[in-house]
Amino acid sequence: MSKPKALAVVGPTASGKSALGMALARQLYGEIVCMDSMQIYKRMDIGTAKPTQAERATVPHHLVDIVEPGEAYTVARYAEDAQRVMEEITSRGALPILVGGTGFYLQALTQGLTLGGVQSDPQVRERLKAMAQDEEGKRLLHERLRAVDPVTAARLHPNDITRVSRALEVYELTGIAMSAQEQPEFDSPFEIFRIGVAMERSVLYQRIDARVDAMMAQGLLEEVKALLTEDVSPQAQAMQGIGYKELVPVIQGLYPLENAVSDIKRNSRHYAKRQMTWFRRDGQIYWLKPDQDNTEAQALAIARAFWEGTQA
RNA sequence: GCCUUGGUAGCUCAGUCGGUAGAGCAGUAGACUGAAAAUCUACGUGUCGGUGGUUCGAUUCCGCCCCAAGGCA
Repeated sequence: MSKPKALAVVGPTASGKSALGMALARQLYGEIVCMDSMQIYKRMDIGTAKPTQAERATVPHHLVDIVEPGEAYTVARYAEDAQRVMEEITSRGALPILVGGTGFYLQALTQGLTLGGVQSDPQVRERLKAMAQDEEGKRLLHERLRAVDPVTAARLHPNDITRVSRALEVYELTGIAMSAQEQPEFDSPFEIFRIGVAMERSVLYQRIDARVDAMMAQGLLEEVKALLTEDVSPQAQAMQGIGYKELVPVIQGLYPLENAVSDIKRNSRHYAKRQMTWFRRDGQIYWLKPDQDNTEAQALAIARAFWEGTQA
């Protein structure tokens, strides 16, 4: 028996993924599954460019607004949530359409998280991070990893304390080095066809600038203020999102708004660039250039062929 | 009109006691296995404003010119 099918629409921020995803959903009896690490948070609408209520009323959307802004969420949870939702959609005879720019989430869905279910432990994490305050601390932390897991230490830069800490965490929690962990076979239950929006860099950057200005006009500052008022910690994961972390010091009166806005634009460009690096490496994406061809029609044609195509 | 201070990488600036120059940011490329909008790595040639002069050699010193900011009339 062949696997159920799903579509994924990926690309950098502000490239028009959402619109394309919705167009495909309308034509193909699809339902959108959000694949964005920030749109999952409630009350973070403007800064995450979440689909509007009107849009969500037209096309079913899933995994949007599923956690509180103060809550932590992980790739692992996403992989579970997304898989569950996709199964539900499939059971209705509809086509799941993953839309979003979080490449890591797509990877978790398609390749699985092969670390044998080693979870994260906030306490261990906190402790390790505290050790890496200065250059010497970073060096020692890396040194420590080298002692228990030389393979992983070799591929990680001492400055990358997030990954060095994670590797140490895995070892502390299981007694087995990350590089020695068993890698269970993972077979994705879905056949996922990936469509990428490849927008020309300069055009994309202009769109990012325009979108940030639009977000400010829509009241992003008020949105961030409201989150702080309801006691969401500036340290919270949700507050590390672009457009949020830059506005917190503005609200605290520590940083000029004008500078924060240009920081948001710059950080969005950097983010878009990282996304492109990630998706370029994917190797299984069917790229469409919106500035060159009629993306929607073409995307629809290939998506339809995939969706309705008979399997051998 | 005169005086002062500037004019060096896309931007902000450092520097060369005369031997054709380097930081931060921007930008580009890359990594990514339970934080991923996070985290991290690598990459720096540009008529040193223009033009004459001094000099073996000038972006550096001198003259003139242009431009900008400030001051005085």
